[in-house]
Formats: sequence, structure tokens, C-alpha cells
Amino acid sequence: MTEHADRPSFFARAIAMVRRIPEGEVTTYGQISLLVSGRVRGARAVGYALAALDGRESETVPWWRVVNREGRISNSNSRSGAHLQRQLLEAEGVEFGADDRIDLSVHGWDGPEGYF
DNA sequence: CTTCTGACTGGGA
DNA sequence: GTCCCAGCCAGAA
Repeated sequence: MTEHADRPSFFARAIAMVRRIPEGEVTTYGQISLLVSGRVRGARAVGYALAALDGRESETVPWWRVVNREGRISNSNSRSGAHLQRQLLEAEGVEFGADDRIDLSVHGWDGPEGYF
């Protein structure tokens, strides 16, 4: 972590929020951004945060439960394993549509209960 | 110091 | 449905 202990950065807060996603559910980059900063536009920074995960963190942080607003696996994560992400989600019971899309109204996660 | 880029999103045309 | 643009945060050149 590169942020100050008393003032966790947007980066660190995003990772902490991803850890809260329950098994078998998914959320979007925009939702994470909204939960940790109150702004949807920080979604891009969330994606950057997950891209910077270490090999060790990639095992403790459920990064595979984060998809884009369409419910699809994002493009460049293919270098880390888009196929792996889908495989991990299906193993948790997440279903993909014919167009490789997840129904967020079924598997979508809105954040911790009573967070706001 | 400035500028660009990226696992993104919402709004307008 | 499509395409384009601005905004968000962090890091690299």
C-alpha cells in the first residue's frame, strides 16, 4: 500500500470494497466507485486498482466479481485471464447469457446493507 | 512542471 | 441501438 494509514486513498478503499462482494454475486466498477467515493465516474480508477493487484492479492481479493456496466468481462483483463474470470464466476453459480452477459438484476450486488 | 493512458460510466447527438 | 465527449484517480514518460 502506498497510501497513508490514516488517509486511505481511493485506490485502497476500492480494494477494500471488492473484498466485501459476497460469493456468487457480481458488481460493476461504477458501483464500487460510488460506494467508496460517492462518484460513479471514478470507475476508471477502480479498474486501474484491480489491474495493479499483486499475485498474492489476486488470491485474497475477489477481483473476478467485478465486471463492467453491461455485465460483461472487460477487454484488457484477457491478459490476466478473461477465461479464468468466467470460469471462477460460473463455479460460484453466476450464469452467463447467450451473449456472454451476466443478468445484474439477478446476480448484481448493490453494496453492504444500509451502507448509506 | 505537463501530458497521456487505462480491467469505466453517464449523458447528449 | 450507435458514436462521441467529459470526468474520475493513479502512475509513467
